[in-house]
Parts: sequence; C-alpha cells; structure tokens
Amino acid sequence: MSDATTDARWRRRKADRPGEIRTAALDLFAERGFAATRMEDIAERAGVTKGTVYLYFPTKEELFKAIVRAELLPNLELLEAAAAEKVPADKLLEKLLTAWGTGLIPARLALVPKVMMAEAGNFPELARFYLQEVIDRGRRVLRAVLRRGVEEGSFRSMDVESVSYCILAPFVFSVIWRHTFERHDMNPLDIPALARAHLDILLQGLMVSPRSIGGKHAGRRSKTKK
Amino acid sequence: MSDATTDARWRRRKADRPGEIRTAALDLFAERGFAATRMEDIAERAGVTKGTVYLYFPTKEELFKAIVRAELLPNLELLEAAAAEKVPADKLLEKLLTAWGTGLIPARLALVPKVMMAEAGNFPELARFYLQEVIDRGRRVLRAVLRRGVEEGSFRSMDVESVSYCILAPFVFSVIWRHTFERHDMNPLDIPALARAHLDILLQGLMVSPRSIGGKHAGRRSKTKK
Amino acid sequence: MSDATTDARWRRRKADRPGEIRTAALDLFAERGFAATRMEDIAERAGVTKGTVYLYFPTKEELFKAIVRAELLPNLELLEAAAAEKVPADKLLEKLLTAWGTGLIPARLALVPKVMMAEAGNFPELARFYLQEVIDRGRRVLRAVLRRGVEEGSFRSMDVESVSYCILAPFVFSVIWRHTFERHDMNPLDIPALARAHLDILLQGLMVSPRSIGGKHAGRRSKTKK
Amino acid sequence: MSDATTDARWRRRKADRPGEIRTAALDLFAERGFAATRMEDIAERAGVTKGTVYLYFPTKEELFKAIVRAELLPNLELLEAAAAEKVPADKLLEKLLTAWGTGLIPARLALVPKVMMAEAGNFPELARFYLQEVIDRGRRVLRAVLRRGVEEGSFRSMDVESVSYCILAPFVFSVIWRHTFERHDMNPLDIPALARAHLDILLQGLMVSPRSIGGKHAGRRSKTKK
DNA sequence: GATGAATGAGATTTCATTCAT
DNA sequence: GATGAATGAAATCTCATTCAT
Repeated sequence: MSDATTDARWRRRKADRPGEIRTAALDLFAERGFAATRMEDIAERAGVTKGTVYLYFPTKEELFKAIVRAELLPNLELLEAAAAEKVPADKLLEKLLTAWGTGLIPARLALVPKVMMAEAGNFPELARFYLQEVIDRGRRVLRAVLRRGVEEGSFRSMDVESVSYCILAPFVFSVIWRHTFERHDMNPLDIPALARAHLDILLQGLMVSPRSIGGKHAGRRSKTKK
Repeated sequence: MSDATTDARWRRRKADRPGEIRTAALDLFAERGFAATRMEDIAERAGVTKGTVYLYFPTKEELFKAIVRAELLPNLELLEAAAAEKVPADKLLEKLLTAWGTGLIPARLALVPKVMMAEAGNFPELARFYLQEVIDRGRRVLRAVLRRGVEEGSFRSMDVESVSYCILAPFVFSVIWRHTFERHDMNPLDIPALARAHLDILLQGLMVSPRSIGGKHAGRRSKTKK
Repeated sequence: MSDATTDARWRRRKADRPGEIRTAALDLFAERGFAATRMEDIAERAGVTKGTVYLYFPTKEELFKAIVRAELLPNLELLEAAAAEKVPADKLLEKLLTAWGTGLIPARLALVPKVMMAEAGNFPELARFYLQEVIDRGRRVLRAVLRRGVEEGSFRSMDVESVSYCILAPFVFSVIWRHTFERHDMNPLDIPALARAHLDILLQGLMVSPRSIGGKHAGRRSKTKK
Repeated sequence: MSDATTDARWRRRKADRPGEIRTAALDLFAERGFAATRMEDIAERAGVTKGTVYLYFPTKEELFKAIVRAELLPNLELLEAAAAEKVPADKLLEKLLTAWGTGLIPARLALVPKVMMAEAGNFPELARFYLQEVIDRGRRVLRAVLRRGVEEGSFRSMDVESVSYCILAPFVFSVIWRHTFERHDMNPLDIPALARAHLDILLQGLMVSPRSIGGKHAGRRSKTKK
C-alpha cells in the first residue's frame, strides 16, 4: 500500500521466493493441518501477498506436493550418508541415536512426516509416494544395519522388521510430541535423555554381550547385580 | 422423498443418536482431519441428515470436544485397571504389552490421540485438557510401575521419565501408522509381532536378570550366550 | 379447521390455545420482528411445543395473518365506539386523548401496528388490508370529528387531512417508543403528561376560543397574557 | 464466466465500495427488516457479489452497526447546525419545520431511525448507543429551544419534555409512514401540507400571542373569530 | 390433541482462485 | 513480478415444517 511496503517487497529481490513460501507453508501445515491453513496466512508468513503464492504454485495442493518433493532430497541424503558408514552395526546405531540426541539431525526434517500423518487420508497418492520414497527406503537401511549386526555376531537373532519399528518409534513419537503437546506441557520432552535411554535399552536389549554406555542411568548393570 | 425413505427416517428412533454421531465423526476426523471433514459426511455415515447432527451438537467444534470427553472415561478406566494390578512390575509390563499385541486393547481407543496430534494446534485448551487428564495420568501410572520394578529389584536403575516414553512410543507409533500408511502399505504392520519384539527388547533391556519369553525370535539369549 | 362444536367443547375444559399462541407470537413479533422470531420461541412462550403451533396455524405467515385479523375486531369496535359518541367535537377530542393518557386504551392494541410498520414491506397484501380496514377507517372517523368541530364553530378552519395526522402522530410515536427505546431509556416516556401536553397544544392550536384544561403546565394563557 | 462479465467486474474498481454497500443495505433493511434481508440481496443491489460484502464487513451485524455509525455524523451535524442558529425560538421552530416541509432535510436521514425502531429489541447495545448519541442529543437541542422561547416571552409556560415529543412525533410518524404504507396508499402523505399544519398548530398552541403564518388554511383566526 | 426427533431448503460465512492494474 | 479487490463454490449453521408416536 504505502511506499514503505513497496520498498520492502523489492528489498529482498534476490531472496528465494518459492523456498520462503514452502517454508512458511510447511510450518503452518504442521501447526494447523493442511485444510485449516489459509493461503493468505502462508503468504503473510512468507512476507508476500496471496497473489504471489499463486505465481509459483498453481494450487494449494500443488504447493503441498512441492513441499514434500523439496524435503525429499535432504531426507534421502541423510539416509544415504547413514547407510554409507562402514562401521560395526552397534557403533552405527549408537552414532545415529547420538546424532538425534545431540540435535545433529534438524527437527525441521520431521515436519513433513508430521503433516503426512495427518493428511495421508486426503492425499493417498502423495502418501504412497512418500511411503515408498522415504519411509520404505529408510526402513530398508535400518533393516540392513540390524541384519549386519546379527551377521557380525554383535546382535542377537531378531525379527528385524518389528525391531526396526521399535527403533524408529521413539524418534517419530518425539517429533509428534514436540509439535502437539510440548507447548502445553509443563515438563517438555528431554530429547537428549530420551535418546540416551533409548540407546541404552536397545544395546542392552539387542546385543549378545551388552556393553556399558556413558550416561547418568545407563550401564550400571554390573553394580546393581551385586 | 419416497415412502421408503420417509419410513426409514423414523424407523430407528430409539437408537443412541449422539453416540452414533460421535462414532461416525471420530472415524472421519481420524481419517481426514477435523477441518477436512464435512458435517454432512458425518451425518451420512451416522445414517442421519445434517440437521440431526446439529440437534445434538451445537457446532462442529463442540462435537469434537464431546468426542474427546466421551472417550475420556474408557481411557481412564483402562488406566485405573492397569494400575490396580498387584503383580510384579515385569509381569505387569508383560501383561500390558501382550494385551496390546493380542488385540485386547481396542484400536479405537487410539483414535482420539491420533486426532489430537493433528489438531492440538487448533484446539489448545482441549490439547491441554487431554494432556493432563489422559496422557499425564497414563505416564504417571507407567512411571510408578517402573519405579516399583526398580524397588522390587527386577529392573535396573533407570531414567523412568525417558524410559516411560520409550515404552509408549511403539504403541503410539503403531496407532498413527495404521491410520495413515497402512492402507497404502504392501506389508501392513504386524502388531502382535511388534508387541513381542518390543516386549523382548524391554525385558532384555530393563531387567537385572533377563528371562526368556515365548516367541519366534525372542529369548534366545541364554543359548546364544553360551 | 375443526367444527365449532369441537372448539367449544375444548374451550371449556382447556385454555384457549390459539389465543395463547397468537398472544405469544404477537409479543415476540413486536419485540424482535417477524423473521427474527422462531416458531419454537413462540411455542415456548405459549407454553406448548412446536408441533402444537402447527396444529392451529399451518404456517408462520398464516399465524401472522391470523393475529392481524384477530386484533382487527377490537380496533374496529373501539373506533365504532368513538364515532358513536354524540358530544361536541372538542369534548370528544379531549375524551379520546384523556382515555389514552389514563391508560383506558390498552397498550397491546398498538402491537399490531408496530409489527405492521416493520413488516409492511414483506407482507404487501396484509399491509394494504390493514391500511384499508383499520387505518383508513380510523382516519375517516377522525376527519369527521374535525370537520364537525369546524361546522360546530368550535374549531378553526383547517386542513383536516394533515391535522388528523398531527393528532395521531404522538400516539403512534409513543407506541413505537415504548417498544423500542423505553427499555434502554433513563427517562421513560410519561404518557399521561404527553397526552396532556398534546391535548393542550391541540385545543389551543385548533379551537377558535381556546379554553383552559386542567394540568400542571396547561391553560396558563390567561395568567400569562396579563 | 463470460468475457463480458469478467470485464464488468473489474471496471468500477475505484468506486467507494463500503459506502455503496452500506447504502444498499440500509435501503433493504428499511424496506424488509434486518433479518429478512439476505446478504446476497445487499450485494446485488450494490452491484457486487456476496463475497465482496464480506470483504468490507465481517458479519451482517457488523454491517448494520457500521451503517448506524456512518449515518451518525450527518445527523449530528444537522443538529449542531440547528442549535447554532441565533434567532428567536419561534422563528427557529418555523425554520425547522419549513426545512422539513420543503424537503431540505433529506428523507434518507430517517432510514436508520426506521430500522432502529424495528431492531432495537435485537440490538440492545446499538439501540442504547443510538438513543444517547442521536436521540437524546436531539431532544436536548429541542428542549433548549423551547425553554429559550419561554424565557424570551414568546412561548407559554409548558412541559418542555412532553412538548418536545409532540413536536418530533409528526416527523417520526411521516418517516415511518412513507416506508410502510405509502406504497399501498391511494392518498400518499403530503409532507409539505403536514409540515404547514403542524407548524400552524404549534405556533397557535404554544405562543403567547399567536401570529399568522402564510398558507392555505393557516392564520384565519381573526376572520373566523368574527 | 400433543409431542419432539428428524428433515432439508436456504441463510450466513469462508476462502481458494482469478486477473486488471 | 507483485498486488489485492473481486469472485463463487462450498462449507457451516438455522429453522420452518413434517409426522410417527
């Protein structure tokens, strides 16, 4: 409207408009859901006007799909990197969970899954696509690590399919938690502690010869045993 | 319009309309989300018309709140029952996970949490209410069991707060999974197997002297150890 | 609808349902308007249920028309009585205004006009009907009185048409006032005082030889005059 | 849809949309009442579509309130102007009534009061607001004029409160009349004649030494007296 | 006669989308 | 490229009316 506005909108001319819009939209979709998020809200958070969003994305649905597609790559790269590591399986598991616990894995990474969980019913194709391109691929990596651990003799024999879910579950859980209840919770989730506890249980529960890991509560077995 | 239709609408008068509507609505909310569910769809699934829904629930929001409130009681009763059991902590844990794995805990119980996860951002008060009345209470029960297990000498010392989340996570995870990806998944989640694997890992991971449990893959430690 | 015999039989045993419903409806129509009044509100105020209203009046519109028709008779009777009086015109005018000021003319009588004023646009035929059967007839009576007064030599020559409106206006005005603003007004309309003032002005303003009337402020002319 | 339509809807962009919508709405509210007027009708009369109305007014109720607020200023300005005149009270009264009679006071001014009378029951706060900001203020001006007339010696002693109502009544009455019955009436209200008759009665009725005013029927007292 | 659960047409309101500027 | 006024389809919600009991 005013000159100031006009100036402002040109000030960031070089900025990545589509990226900014996707980011704004993803945040809002995660917070309110796809249907409850208005295009105008997305535009506002991205610092543009409604019309501009349509300049880059023909429909709200396409915007959503673009987000999922755009977030796909970082996910896959992370998976690729994880699979490439050539260390013993138990060390790899420890590394992954530690990366999660110490915040090396960015929390934003989980926003698409969070939205996906709520909207899979309304976007079946997208859900199928996501399931195959990200989730199944991730599970395959995880199953391979577990199988390698068994072959290496460090892990007990196990139902790798089910165990892979057990390993993923607390991660998925924590993601949802942070985006749903944390804001209202008195005692917010202590992710590092959760990661430590999870790792401890897993190593104790999966390894043939459990070994102690560092931490407040972990690895006291010998002591306790008397 | 036709006689048949006219007859039909008066035939089932004595039925529990509010209950039927709540059930239909909860199913749809879980499937599509709150905003994406039309009142008319709810009515249709409940076998009534739009107007009838408004006869019992003044707004869509109130319908949602009524659902949460109505589903509260069964949840709390289940919790109460779980807490009342006077058996060793590890037996109790086993019992709970077996109940889940064998379908004794109805899957519908988890629909409200599923919807809550998607809608907490839009219904902050309700989220807070649910968090306190169901989730916090459930966590307290679980923590008490874990603490008792430690005191009884069967569980290792642990960070009960974090461990309680690790125990809950696969349950929550499976709930979400079934309502989001299962329909598109080639290999649907094997809940009994997941429950067994989870129990195995937990007992191995938490107990001072792990004991064998029945199952395809579980409890081979002693053999292997040797 | 049903035969007179049936009506009569019930009238003795039970209350006059149609009358009660009309009364309740008229009150609400005057308070909120026709469109803003719900059939259920009418039923409730009449102490019956929705269905019962439809037992006596096929539609909301017919209920309104029935009210207008039912209130017609008392109005006409009042007019007839007024016209029948064989007294000098100025005495008659005084009598009428005194009747109004002292509450001899029931306030309810004006509810239909009040509603009519708001709804004439939506019920053109009814408005026309009311205009002819009540209003025009009333004006004719009033004009006759004025004309007689001029002929009798007590009133000045005048535009009887316009003067008849001037006489009616404060009455109509007070009716509306009471049903719109009085509830919110600090100084509610003092009808007796208004009637006295109106009469004073009229007699002073219309008569050839004005005469004093009783009252706080009225009839001080002679004194003031010197 | 068609090209012509598409063109048309962008053609008059610069027009004062809110004002046009308020004007259209006020006309319809006065004609049919608030509840009986559909937003779509308002839009149509304003030459826009439903959605556009909501672009400027969040709800139908707010539109009504905006109308009342917007019409407030012209009313108050008129009052201010009336009060500012420094002429003898009887001259002022004459001037006012003549202004009304000759159409110098626009009839639209009375639309809000007309609607207010029908809707006061549904908008109590607005009624109270209007009563205080317009009506009470208007009455105060009128009472001051009357009191000044008494002090100046031109008016008889009187109950200024009641007399102020008597003066207002025919004006209010005529407004309602025109918007309710005139369309169905064979003999439409002759406002100039009504204003003349009213002024004649008032001057004769209120002044200590009545003076003749020009007009067909007025001021024949001396002749008649004879 | 009386009831009130159920209906569905129609109102208000929302918001994704369009397009002249 | 960017804007935002305008649109209209589709949602929520209301309520006059029906009819089995």
